[in-house]
Amino acid sequence: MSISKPIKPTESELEILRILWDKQQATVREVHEILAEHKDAGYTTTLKLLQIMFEKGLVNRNDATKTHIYFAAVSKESTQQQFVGRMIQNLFSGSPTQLVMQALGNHTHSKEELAQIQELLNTLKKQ
Amino acid sequence: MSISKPIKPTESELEILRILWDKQQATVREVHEILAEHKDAGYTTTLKLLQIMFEKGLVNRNDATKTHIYFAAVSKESTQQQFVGRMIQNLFSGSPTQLVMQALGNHTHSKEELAQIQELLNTLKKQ
DNA sequence: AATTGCTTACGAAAAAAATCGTAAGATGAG
DNA sequence: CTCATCTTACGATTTTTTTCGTAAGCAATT
Repeated sequence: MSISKPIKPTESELEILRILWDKQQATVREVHEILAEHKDAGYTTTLKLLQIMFEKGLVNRNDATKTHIYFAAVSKESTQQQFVGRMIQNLFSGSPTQLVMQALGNHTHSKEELAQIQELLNTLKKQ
Repeated sequence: MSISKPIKPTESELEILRILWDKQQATVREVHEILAEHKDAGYTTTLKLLQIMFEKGLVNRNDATKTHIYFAAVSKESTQQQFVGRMIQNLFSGSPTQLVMQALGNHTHSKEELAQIQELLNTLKKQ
């Protein structure tokens, strides 16, 4: 089996993936309705986008029914990893630590969240 | 004074900004030469890109001399912040903590770097 | 002064991404 | 059955981004 290099979703594709990750699955109309809350574009635009994403392998669909049902074909985790890695290269001179410092220091985290981070940090230090 | 919404550099523009941040300043040729190590595009392509970036206000230039000298007009820090913020929204459901966990857990950090993160974490916990 | 080599400016082409219009088929209500 | 509505498919247009070709100016060398 060949490991095909991951397709990089565009900005709009990412918006759609977000919806699918959240809802697990959705019809074009459902995706469109959610999209339309913040953005304004026609129904066929959303449809076309989903069709293109299908061709690229970013989503799958069940077309047994007339109204097709779409779901993400790439995981949220791997996509996060892909983008975080790219960002580390592009903006943080390849240093993951710098990104951590930035995300940690320039954004707010609750007490619980800080504890959660501490826990992970402890695990890492023991290695 | 109005706070104009920050211009989002495109992928190629980011590559150039990286070079300018690193060298402080550079001529078109210098930028192009560095770019050409990894990418292959003509000299005028780089020139045009810098000219567009100048119009957008992403870079400034000194054109007192015939050979113009360019330097970044946006800081590395603010650009990092812009992109990290966008990524948190787009991919981490608005949770900075999730991004920290991802960048911390899925990438390697040296002992010293972990200590550095611990230090920042301590500061945050005291607040 | 002419040639060579480097520079900028700038329009335009090429490529990539996003948007939309229209046709055609299915479904359900009247 | 017929009409209205909703669906997909798909070509085409528009917009954005990237790339390049060409002209013109300047300076050093011959």
